[in-house]
Formats: sequence, structure tokens, C-alpha cells
Amino acid sequence: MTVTLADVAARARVSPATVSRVLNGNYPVAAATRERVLRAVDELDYVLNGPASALAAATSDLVGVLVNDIADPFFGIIAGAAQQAIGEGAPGRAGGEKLAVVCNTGGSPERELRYLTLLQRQRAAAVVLTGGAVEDPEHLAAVAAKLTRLTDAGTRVVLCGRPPVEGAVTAALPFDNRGGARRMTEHLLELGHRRIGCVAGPAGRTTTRHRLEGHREAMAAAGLPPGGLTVHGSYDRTSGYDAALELLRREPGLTAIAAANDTVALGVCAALRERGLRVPDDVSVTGFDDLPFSVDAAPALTTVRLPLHEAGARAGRLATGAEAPPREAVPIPGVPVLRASTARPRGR
Amino acid sequence: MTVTLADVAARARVSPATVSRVLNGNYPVAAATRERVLRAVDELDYVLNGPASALAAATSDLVGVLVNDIADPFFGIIAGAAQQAIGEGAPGRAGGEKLAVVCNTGGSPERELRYLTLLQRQRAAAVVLTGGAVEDPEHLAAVAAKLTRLTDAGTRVVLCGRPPVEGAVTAALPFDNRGGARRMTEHLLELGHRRIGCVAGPAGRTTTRHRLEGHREAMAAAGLPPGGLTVHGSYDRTSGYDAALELLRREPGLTAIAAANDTVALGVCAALRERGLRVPDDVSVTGFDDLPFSVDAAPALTTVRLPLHEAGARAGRLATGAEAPPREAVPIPGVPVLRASTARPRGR
DNA sequence: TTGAAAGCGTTACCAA
DNA sequence: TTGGTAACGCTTTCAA
Repeated sequence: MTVTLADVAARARVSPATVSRVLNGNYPVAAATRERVLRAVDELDYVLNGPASALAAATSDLVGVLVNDIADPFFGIIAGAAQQAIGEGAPGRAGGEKLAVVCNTGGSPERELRYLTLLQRQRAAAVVLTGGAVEDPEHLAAVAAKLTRLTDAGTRVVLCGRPPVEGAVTAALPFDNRGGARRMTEHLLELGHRRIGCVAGPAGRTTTRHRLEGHREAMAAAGLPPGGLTVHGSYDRTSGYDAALELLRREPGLTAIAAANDTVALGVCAALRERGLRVPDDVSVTGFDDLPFSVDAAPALTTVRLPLHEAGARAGRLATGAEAPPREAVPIPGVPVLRASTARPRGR
Repeated sequence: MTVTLADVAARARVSPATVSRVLNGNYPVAAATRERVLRAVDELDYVLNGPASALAAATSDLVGVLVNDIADPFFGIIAGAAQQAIGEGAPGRAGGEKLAVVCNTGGSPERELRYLTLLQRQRAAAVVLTGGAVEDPEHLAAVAAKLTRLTDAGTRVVLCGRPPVEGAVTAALPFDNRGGARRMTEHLLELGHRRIGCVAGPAGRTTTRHRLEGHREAMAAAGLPPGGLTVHGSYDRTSGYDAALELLRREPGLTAIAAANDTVALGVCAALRERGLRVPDDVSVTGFDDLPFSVDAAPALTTVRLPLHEAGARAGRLATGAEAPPREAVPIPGVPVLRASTARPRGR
């Protein structure tokens, strides 16, 4: 029925062991023999049995990339870069390359754990976790335990855009969300803004907390009440829209809104537009992430650029072992991108 | 070292066979026994060995979802919906659920084939191919052959937003790109537009060809030269930007531009904006796909809505077998969404 | 309802 | 440089 390694061996008139060696290329094989084997592989259209290979070798070619929302280009860019780096990296078993796959947790802690178990079950070669983590202590502990088991079993664990986990991890590439947010708000303050609203991300996530903390640090440093004008919401457009209306209700005279990310900023802009307010002349809006569409969506948007592609690619290299893990986690900085948003507050 | 099924069996004082039966739940097991086994599983923190299981059962829990560009929300939405449907579907081996993973081909025929081979190697339970196909005859034949091998080996093959492949496929859910594009251009014609530019997608892909054909059908039906004002480019913003400038160079008096998709339309809008032209008052712009950001990016954009989420979810159900494959492929229609784009041509 | 045991297709060790 | 051959951990028939 299906062609096996034994069939190839028979056809090439060698032992199965030799075929395996040719395919894996880890052992010396005579050129003539190798030739014969490869021809047989081709003629029989042989495809290695991955499960059998993984069972015997106690490891597989699978690399899992976990993302919070696959429909969000933020993760798409990271995952795409990681997948490419992994594909280009060291070849996996049997001369084939590693199979980098992305798993969509939807931001759900349960699904995150489920995927980790599934990947553990598959004896994955590596796992890359991207984006913010849920901060529930119980879940955090469960994830840490799971990651420890994975590393113990030889699976490489890489964190990308996610804060380090004590000792359970091969490498961590955290984003400096706090610093980026602080610099962003400092920029607004320098322009003279004082009544600044904040649309934070979903509560209980590291990304949300860090960005919010950065914002508040800047506010506090300027002697302003840091917590007054904050609304939480999910990382989508609707959330920004609703939040902007709520902020305007609370403080009709606000002159700037700092949003959790670019997508949220888009919703903010839409709400302002409906209210007849212009960006950035009436209200300055800032985002975070600098996604490709934001320049069209809101040309006047000031945002923070995170090197998503670079971070993803590096995470991929760390996952394959093509790059040595850094001694300790060095946060990847986010730099404000000032497009047209240099408007000073006008007061209304 | 690692906990095996035998360890669980020993602890529960049953045979390995019984443990397997409890885990898979396909055979009757006494309630008390099952209880004991599950407790042992829990106490030992046992995780099934996927490769071993897949080897013995000759099939795995893996479902591959191939996308052309993971950073494009078009695919993200489809893949997310498919992944969710697959996760919610019939449980896979050992009571766990299916592992739906997305693979990013980057639109490259080689990577597409490579991923198919990798999934074949893993003995994937199903494969979902999304989005347009490259039309190179050689590649088409190679893919068809590969898909035939996959179905022969018991892997379900589902096409989502991709034209059917002769006999090699379990189910196909093609998008009616041609009809959607035709209706879109008809709309422009009804408004009185005559000098309509077209920014088509990358040459040699089914999606591009079908959308272009629909556009030209409408043009021809209106007695207009169908091929005059067409520029090809990739599915990204830059492509739209460049194409719009080129179209304006060729026909400064054009009053409408039909873009390959929403992302491209964004680039078109940006170029027009730079030229001091307003959308839709000076130039009407149409996109395709109706992605979430387009409403903010270009509120005046007319676009075609494809039910991406529904299509992805259905593809997922077809992949798990939760839904019976349709007798034959029924194209999923795309309906024009007229936001503010009802402007008639002004002539310039 | 349960157990015993024969595979499943590779890998990797030990010889030759 | 090559071959023989135990594992690897699970599933599944066949018996009991």
C-alpha cells in the first residue's frame, strides 16, 4: 500500500539502516550507494513516515508558534517572520525542513494550555509564544509548569513580545511596551497636552499593564493625575470606538487620546470623526504597533513602532537553534513614529 | 524518564490495552476501571505520545491549514474560523482534540508543495488549502498529484476560496470572485463611470484572473474596451499606490479605480490623496474582501463582501468530517457593499 | 469487560 | 562503509 523505508531499501539493494542514513545525512555513506538510494526514493515516490521517525528518534520536526489572534496582523507579521526563519534554518529530520505551524489561542488561557499540551504530545522540537500573557496567577503557574516540562523534554521554548518566565524558558525577547508607551505620552505632554484620555487593552494582560504603566509614569512625572481618564477594552476597532465616546462623555474637553494599539486607535478616530472632531487638530490620537494599514487609516496617527518582523525572525532562529540564546532577556525597544501628529492642543 | 502508557497501566493495575481504550473512548470500559485509569493519568501527569499513537493508528490528529499570506487578515480570518471549527469538532485520538495548524506559503508554489509533503509525512488527518492558486500548469499538476496521494492515504482535502481540483479533493468551497467583481464594476457603470482603471492582483493566480475577468465582462457588456486600463501588482498597499499613479499617468481623466482587494485599494486612496484627488468625489475607488480596517481606512470605499468567517468555519467542519461534503462545489457569492461610494463621475 | 501480544515504520547501537 | 536488530510507545485483533 504505502511505500516504506524497507521498500526503498529493497529496491536500492541496501539495508533499511543505510536508507535511513542517506535520508538523515548524519552518517557517512558511499557516494554510489547514496545515489542508488536517492534514485529509489524518487522512483517509488517515497515519503518518510513522520510519526515513526519521531517515535524512534524521540523528537519531531514540528515547531509550534502560538498567537493570541491570528486575524491581527500584529501576530501575522511576527508569525510569518518566525515561520520563514524556521523554514530557512537547520534542516530537520530526514533532510526535510522543520514544520513551523501557528496555533491560534484567541487569547484564551485554556486554549493556550491545550495547544501546549498538544505540542508536547507531538514532541515538538520548539515552541514560540508570542504577545502578551494573561496575568492570572493560577494560569501563569500552569503555563510555567508546562513550559518547564517542555524544556525538560528537550523542546526549545522561545518567548516573543512576552515577559520572561522564571527559568522555564530557552530565550525571551520581550517588547519594551512600558518604555514605548511612556515616550509616546511624553511626546503628547511636550506638545502641551494636559487632558489626555487613555484607551487601555483588556485587563489582566501583561501588554495592557505595561503600556498603561508607561503612560501613567509619564503622566505622573508631569504632575498630572495618572488614573483619571482610562477605559479598558479589547484589542479591536469597536473597543476603540466605544471607549472614545465614553472618554468624551467624561471629559468633553480632552485634546489627546492614547490608544492601546493601532486597531483601537482606528476605532477612536472613527468615533471622533462622527462627533465632528478632527485628528490631530482637535484631538491628537496615538496608537501602538505601527501596522501597515494605519498610515492609510489614520495618516495623522502617531504610533509606536515595534520591530515585529525582526523580532519574529529572531524568535524563529532561536527556536531552531540557529542563534544562541542571549544570557538574559533584553527588551526590544519601541520607538514613537511621529507622522503628522505634531498638533498642539487647541482647547475646545 | 518520561511517563508512558505502561506506567499508567501499572499504576492503575490494568493492562496497557485498557488504558488505551479509556483514553480513546472507543471501547466499553467499566466505569470503576475508567475512573482508576484517569486518576493514574492525572497523578502521573501523563501525556500521550503523539508520534507513537499516530504510528500505531496510521493517522494523526494534525490538520494543516495552508494560507498564502499569514500577515493578511483575509487569511487570518479564514484560518482563525477554520481552526476554531476544527478545535470544536469531533475529538481526535486519545480524547484530545485535533491540532489545527496554519502554514504560511507566502504565495510560493515551492513552499506550498513542501508544506503538503510535510503534512503528508505527518500523516495529517486533513489539509485545508485557502485562497487563490498559482496557475502554472506544471505546478497545478504537481499539486493535483500530491492531493491525490493525500486523499488516497485517507487525508481529507478541503479547498476554501480556491477553485476545485479534478477528483483529487474531498470538498471545495470556491469564492465567486468573478461574479463579485462583475457586480462591482456594473455598479460603477450604473453610476455613469466610463473611464475605469483596474488594479489587478499578481498575474498567474486564479483569484487575479477571476476578478479581472468579472471586471472585463462588465466592461465589455457596456460596450467599453475591457483591457485598456489595467495594471498588475501584488496584494499589498504599495502595489496599489504605484498602480494608481501609473493609471493616472495613462488616463488623467479617469473617474473610478477598481482594486484587487481592500489593501490595494488603500494604497490607491493614498496615491489619490497625494495627488489632491478626493475619494469618491473625484475618483471612486472599489476594493474586494471587506476587511475590518477598510471602513476606517477609506470610509468611502465600495467593496465586495466575502463571508470569510463562515467559509473558514465550514471548511473546518468539512476537514473534521463534522459536515458532509457537498455533492459538487457551490461557489460562495461575494456581495458588493456600498458604503458612501455612490458618487457619480464629475469629469475632470 | 479485560489481557496478551503482534505489529506500525524508523532510528541507532553493535558488529562486521 | 554497511548490515542486523533491538528498541520506541501505542493500537488493535484475538482470546479469555
